[in-house]
Amino acid sequence: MPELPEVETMRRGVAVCVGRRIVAVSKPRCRLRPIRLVPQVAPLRRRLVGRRITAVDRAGKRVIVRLDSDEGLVFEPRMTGLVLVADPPNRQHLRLQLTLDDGPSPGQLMYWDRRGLGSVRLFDARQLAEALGADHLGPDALKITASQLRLQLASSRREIKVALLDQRAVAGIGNLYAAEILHTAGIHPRRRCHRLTLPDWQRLHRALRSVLKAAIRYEGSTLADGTYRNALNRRGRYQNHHRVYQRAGQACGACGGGPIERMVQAQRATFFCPACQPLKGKA
DNA sequence: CGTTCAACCTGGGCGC
DNA sequence: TGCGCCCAGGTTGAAC
Repeated sequence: MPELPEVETMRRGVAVCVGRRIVAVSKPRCRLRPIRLVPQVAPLRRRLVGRRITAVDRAGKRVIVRLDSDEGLVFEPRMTGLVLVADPPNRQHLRLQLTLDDGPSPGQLMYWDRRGLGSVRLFDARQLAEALGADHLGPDALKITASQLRLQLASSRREIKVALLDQRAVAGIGNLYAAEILHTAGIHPRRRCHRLTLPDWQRLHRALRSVLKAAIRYEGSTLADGTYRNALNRRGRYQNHHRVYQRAGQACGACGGGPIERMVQAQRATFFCPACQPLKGKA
């Protein structure tokens, strides 16, 4: 479930690799068939070995490792992917391993993915511009302004929870943080975008920033399955601050009432407090 | 335009 | 102890 806070935390951890040179590339024992979304190692090795890492960026939920060849290694963790510079949770699902030249530790850059839904791709400059362009990725959730957010979404008739997950509208928000953001903003997940008022958009924008920034401060959310880890294989701590996510039936910490409800939108679980997030009328 | 569903996968939790 | 089932939720693409 890595979303913006988790991916940003990984990016910061991986940034220690900037300036190092790639000296070896391996695709360690992947159980079963070759993993579809991790490229074959031979062509990758040809293009990577000898290259120096110039920057580590983030685009929405992807980590971009930039090289002195103007190419970029794009890690898209999707559900269970991790970009690591320390030992992964196990060797079994280690998909790709880059060895870096001498220097301060760490000397490895690894991609681990339990379910294997994620991907690693090596793009040239043109492909990078295409993949990160506005056709595929909207403004980053941490950079978008309130008026930009409204401009991107206000003409849509979709439910606001569903629209917040659209990466072309705003990049970085996933199922967990959409629920937390809407609760903080006091907006019911089923309200339609085109019916939201100017104050609604302003509260939504403030909530979006405050929730994502707090989640980054606590290095993301590691849920009960324990999958998500930062680049050093350590757990996040923001799960201790969730207000609604996976808290159905519990009292709402904000209003003392609730109880928090669970429903399904676009085939994913949505959690909300019916008292804090009224469907009609004003909060 | 919006909505629904299937597909890609593994593993934890549950009922029996 | 174990089998079968559901669930987790990011993204794409097809169907309605």
